[in-house]
Amino acid sequence: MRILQLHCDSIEYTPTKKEIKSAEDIDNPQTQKLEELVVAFVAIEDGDDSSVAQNAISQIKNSMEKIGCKKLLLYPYAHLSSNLAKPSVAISLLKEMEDGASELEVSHSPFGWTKSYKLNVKGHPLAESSKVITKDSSDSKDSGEITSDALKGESKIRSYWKIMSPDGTLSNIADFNFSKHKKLEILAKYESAKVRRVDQPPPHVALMKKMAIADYEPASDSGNMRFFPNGRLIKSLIERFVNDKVKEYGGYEVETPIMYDSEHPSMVSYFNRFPARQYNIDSDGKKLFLRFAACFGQFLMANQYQMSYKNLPYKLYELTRYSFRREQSGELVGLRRLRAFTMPDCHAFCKDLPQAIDEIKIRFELSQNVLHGLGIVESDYEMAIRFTEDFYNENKSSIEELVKKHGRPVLVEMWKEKFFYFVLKWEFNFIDNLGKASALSTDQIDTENGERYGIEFVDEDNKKQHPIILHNSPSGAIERIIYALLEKAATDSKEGRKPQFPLWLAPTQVRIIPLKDEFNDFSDELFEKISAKDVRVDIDDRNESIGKRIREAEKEWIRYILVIGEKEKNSQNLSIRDRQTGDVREIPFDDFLNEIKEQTKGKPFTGLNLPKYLSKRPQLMV
RNA sequence: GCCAAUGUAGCUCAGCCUGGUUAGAGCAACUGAUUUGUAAUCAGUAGGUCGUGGGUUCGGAUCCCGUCAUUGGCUCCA
Repeated sequence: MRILQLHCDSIEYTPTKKEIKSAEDIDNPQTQKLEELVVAFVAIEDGDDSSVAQNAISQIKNSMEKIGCKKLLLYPYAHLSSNLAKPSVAISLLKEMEDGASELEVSHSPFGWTKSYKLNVKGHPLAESSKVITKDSSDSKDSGEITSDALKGESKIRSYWKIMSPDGTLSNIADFNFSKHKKLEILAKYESAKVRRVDQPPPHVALMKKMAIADYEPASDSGNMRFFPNGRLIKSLIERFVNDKVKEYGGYEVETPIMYDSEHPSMVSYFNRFPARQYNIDSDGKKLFLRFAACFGQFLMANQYQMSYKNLPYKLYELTRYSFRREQSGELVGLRRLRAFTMPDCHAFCKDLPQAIDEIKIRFELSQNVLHGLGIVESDYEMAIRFTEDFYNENKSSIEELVKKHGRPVLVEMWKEKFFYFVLKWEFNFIDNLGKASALSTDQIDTENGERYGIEFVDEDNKKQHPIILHNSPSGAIERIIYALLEKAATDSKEGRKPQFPLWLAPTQVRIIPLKDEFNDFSDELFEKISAKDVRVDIDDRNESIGKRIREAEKEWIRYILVIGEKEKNSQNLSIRDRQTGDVREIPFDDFLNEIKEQTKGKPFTGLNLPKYLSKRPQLMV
């Protein structure tokens, strides 16, 4: 017996004429309409008997319980098999199945009739499944869901999941000892077996609001965030840090349009290759789309260069504000997954594969350094690397070298054949404390787009060639970095440590609290002295108790608090309440400044992005 | 996109199941008192078309349907 089972919003069918002599008699062949049901197209095959029918109906009932549906239509459908049972047998087994589901609202469409039908299948993953049930197979084969056309291409990718240790040995996931690599285990299961174990909102969503960083913007589309002054300050510092690092590496910063003509020849072939999820805009007959990465702009730009092999590798860089992807609504979460995001994207045009491989090693270290500088440490992320089997066989030692640089075992996905435009891709995945994995840094070796975009250079033999292109995002989306930092803070807090930002990202680094109004002038002087040294300092001049003002500074994660009273006014030293210890220290001004400078060394600075006086500051309640 | 849960004052939440005076509390805001020594000073005032549209009802925050958003799961993540 073969069954195609569909969870439907509705079905409408009309018996048109008897197809065989032994067709069922029906009173009036009217159009029937049923709603919110499971339709099971059934082909009863030669050799099927009562046990097959019982088995089939119990499997159908099972899966209907899973999807919570109570209405079933059995729809005789000969075209599922070329080895059909005799109609008399078929009709009796069909009725037996119907009887076997009496606790459901069950019916069958007339047997032996030609019918026209219209049906609306729901789109969820369990909506479609096919079953083959035979007499000998006590437990039948359930071939699982039938994938939609859009996914068929993806499911064709045949890949093998492995773990590669720093010494280059490959092991099967099932054989690998994860006891010292818990996060890698999470990533491996997450990616290869799609295991998820979360049942609560990610903590960063509450934090991004409470810390007045970012929030949803109901007047925009989902996944398009607003950033408050604190959030903008943090984001812009991270952006500047990444920009500086990429420039140090040798990327040249450019700016390209955020929208493109989807009918432009180079886009057409790209779109054919990927069923894209993009924002579309119709403008005066032009079909524009919002970029989902900086690739297009940079490739079209590179196309204009007259390049020689002597110029390569040549690196273009852009920090997109924004890249847009119309992710499915159910996939959006806080700052982890957005529809509009800021992405550093650095392409290196290389003359050949050896050069590309040399370059990818340099960018690998760049990415490690960038994450480290942002406060994402090694134990926060796990590496995955994916490549085609051919690439592995020809470049084994280079792959092993990357894994060695990482220094810990990595998750490997090996593709039997090339499906994407790249032959190798690695990424660092942040694992949050709910066990969710999201990619931060990544790099790819792209062997296709040089040709697609007509990018050329002249080689040693005066021949035109297309470069190999590397696509690196040293940090991943900036919003995602903020997500990672907030999730880390939430973990700290859960485990009894004080949550905090790296000092260079703190919206306020030092807070001055004058004990009474009479110390306001002295506090102002101190404010000037400190902010002249490029430190973000503010003054809580509100008429509140000292306890309350300290409590609120604590809640804003402010590292240093200076309470100013008679004692401080008359002393050369400062009394500093250090949030990390909760203790008050008395130290000279210069020592205090040095302590701050030491922690913010090599990081960009920008001034306070809020009113200097707390009394002038509106409360942001989100 | 599919399935489910949630949506009440600026914020956090109670009330909803079992429909019935004027929808409550804490925090924040505002006014006044208080001038404070390291995580919440006291008193008072104001603030809500109960996400939104429709339906049932004499009567809807409360029951039903649609819709939007958020969160979780599935899927996806070039």
